Amino acid sequence: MVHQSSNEPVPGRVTIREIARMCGVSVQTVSRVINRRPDVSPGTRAAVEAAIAEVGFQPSAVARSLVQRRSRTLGVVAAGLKYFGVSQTLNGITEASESAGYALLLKEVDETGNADVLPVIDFLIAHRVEGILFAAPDFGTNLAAVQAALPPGAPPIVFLKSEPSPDFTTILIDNRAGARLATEHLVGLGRRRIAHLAGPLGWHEARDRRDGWRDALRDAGLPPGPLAEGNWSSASGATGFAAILAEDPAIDGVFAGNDQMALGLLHVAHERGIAIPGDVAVVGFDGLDEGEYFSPALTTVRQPLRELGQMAVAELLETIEDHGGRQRVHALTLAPELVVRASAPALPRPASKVS
Amino acid sequence: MVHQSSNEPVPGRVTIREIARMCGVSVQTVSRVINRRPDVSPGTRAAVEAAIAEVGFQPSAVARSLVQRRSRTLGVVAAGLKYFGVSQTLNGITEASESAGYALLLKEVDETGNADVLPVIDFLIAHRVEGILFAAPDFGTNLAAVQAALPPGAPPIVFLKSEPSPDFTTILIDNRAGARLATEHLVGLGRRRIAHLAGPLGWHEARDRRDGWRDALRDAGLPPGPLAEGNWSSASGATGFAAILAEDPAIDGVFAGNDQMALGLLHVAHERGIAIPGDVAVVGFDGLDEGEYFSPALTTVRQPLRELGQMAVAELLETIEDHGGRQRVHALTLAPELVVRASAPALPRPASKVS
DNA sequence: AGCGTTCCCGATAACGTTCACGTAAACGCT
DNA sequence: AGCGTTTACGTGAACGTTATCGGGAACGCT
Repeated sequence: MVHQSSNEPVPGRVTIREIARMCGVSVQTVSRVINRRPDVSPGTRAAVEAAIAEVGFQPSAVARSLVQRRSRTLGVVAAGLKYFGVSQTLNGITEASESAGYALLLKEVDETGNADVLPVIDFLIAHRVEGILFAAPDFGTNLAAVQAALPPGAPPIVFLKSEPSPDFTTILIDNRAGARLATEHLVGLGRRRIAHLAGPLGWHEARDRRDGWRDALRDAGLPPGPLAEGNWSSASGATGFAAILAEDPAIDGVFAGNDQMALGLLHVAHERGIAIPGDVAVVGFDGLDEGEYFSPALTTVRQPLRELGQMAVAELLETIEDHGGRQRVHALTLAPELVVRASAPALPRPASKVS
Repeated sequence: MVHQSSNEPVPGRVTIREIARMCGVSVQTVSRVINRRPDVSPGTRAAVEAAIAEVGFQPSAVARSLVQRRSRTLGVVAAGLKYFGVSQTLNGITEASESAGYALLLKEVDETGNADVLPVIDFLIAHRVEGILFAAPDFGTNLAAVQAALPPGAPPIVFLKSEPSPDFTTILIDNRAGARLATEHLVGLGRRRIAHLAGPLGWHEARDRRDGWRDALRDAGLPPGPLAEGNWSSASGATGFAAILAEDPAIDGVFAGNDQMALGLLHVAHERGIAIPGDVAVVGFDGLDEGEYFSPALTTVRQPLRELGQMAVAELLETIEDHGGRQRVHALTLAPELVVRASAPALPRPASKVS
């Protein structure tokens, strides 16, 4: 019926050969024009360009990839796009790869990290990506398994926000240092019973933040306060804080593993009439813009997430373009930064009422 | 020198021909095994599979795309990945395309929408994507320009969150209805001077929400309250609310264009001792999980953003697979839903103190 | 005039698959 | 025995580019 497409409803796409025929030149000449090569006379160049514009011809990147054995494409495997951190990082990745003229093939994997990611890697290899950005969080031994089982002939790969590895390039934010920053700030405020509202401890990042908190307390000669494990959500922050209070009602400081959990904490504090920072000073982690408008405004540790994505791309491109795609090992670390706001202000022991 | 790669530093990748040679069969047979076609004897199939596994061969999706003239790839053009809405939608998109076996080519464009998106479309066409998901927000006439200038031979395209068009498929959330829901809820609470904290009115979504607010007030026989225009950020919500108060200090309800601006509003209210919802009832828009932990918990309008992404993919795939990629026009609309919480509770005129 | 360059341009062979054929053997049936 | 059908495989020819090589024309120089 309608399928009787004898003439040209979908004209089989216009090809370089068609353009060549239109202009009475060889395909090679058209190819030269497309690739802005110098050895074409101004006249024919103009003619070819006109023909291209007229029919709206776009050279097939697929064919080009095949013959050049270069896809100019990077693979991204991400998990938890809905999280602030991941989407921010992806933002940096798109930006950097865009300006380098690389395309991005995006794969999202199960956020729980249980699904096997090897098929995903295989998929990217099948698509002949020239590098892989592994931005799925690092839970348990999963990532080590990936690294061990990486198929032969895999392109260079950089692991974002995962533990440094002797065999692979990693790039991360120094969560431990960030946690220290946060905790030491609380200590500097004169707080002595400092609890931690941790992220899911299956996550590498959550463990590092906890360790930074513990180390800072140890170095200050303080015992670790109560610890509650959440799942990054505000809801878990609320219940976690309740648990902390149950364990030690006299705490005077909390370091929260991320800003969203800190929000849950603030909510509970508000409900129970606990003054922040009067009774309890609070520091979060992430650096959400919204934190400034929590009540009270949240002191937090800002992560350079966009830069993380950009640097990961830069690292990958350098490997690809300057080192022939030969895997090399770097361990890059970015430093987070403390942002002081009302929930743990600069002055030690402020009055209970916020001015 | 080093280029004298006579043996195999980068072995030029193993190809289907190599597998065929290993097994003493033709390439065609290998191809048949790869594609799980029936007409291969169990014996040779096993042999070929063994060879494939041994060398870790992955058939080139690039070559396959070329010969089949099918890339099994969808293009996504997104803007403002850092926004909750966009990343949530992208989440739905990845999920749906993943399970349909399609790859995703991601392009992010300038969030301000000023950059020309046509080169981006061309890029996707060059990569022979089979469909395009246009998830960049719709500011001003930009989108109409895109639609008008769409190159010939463009694949089917669906516009997410943009105005319905007579020529293109669009899928959106009924912002007007959502805004009505919010405003009518405030009216039902007995509020009479209801202001609106709008998003940037260059955005289609912001305009629709404003219009819904205005219509609901008109239908209720109420005059529109003051309106302030923000930029979706909490900061702009704070300054916008201040402006609204300056214009009419006696307002008793605010409909905010998104939850983040509502947060800024709550912050200002808290600073100035304005009781929420006692003095002013507040409804937001988006349905952030965090809204439940604002102080007070935020009544809001939840958008089915993930579903939006999923449906967009479904629509596109149906066009591709059942209609030969022939562009067809649908205008799909998803309904948002009111989530009642403390900032504008179910009971009319609650006491000023939250229980 | 002879010769080396430079400037344009074309022919042919890849790149790694799949598709449309063809075919030989084995099988079933009358 | 003859003939159609099925099963299992192989043979070219695509797909749409770019790389490599080569060659003729025009130019400059001695």
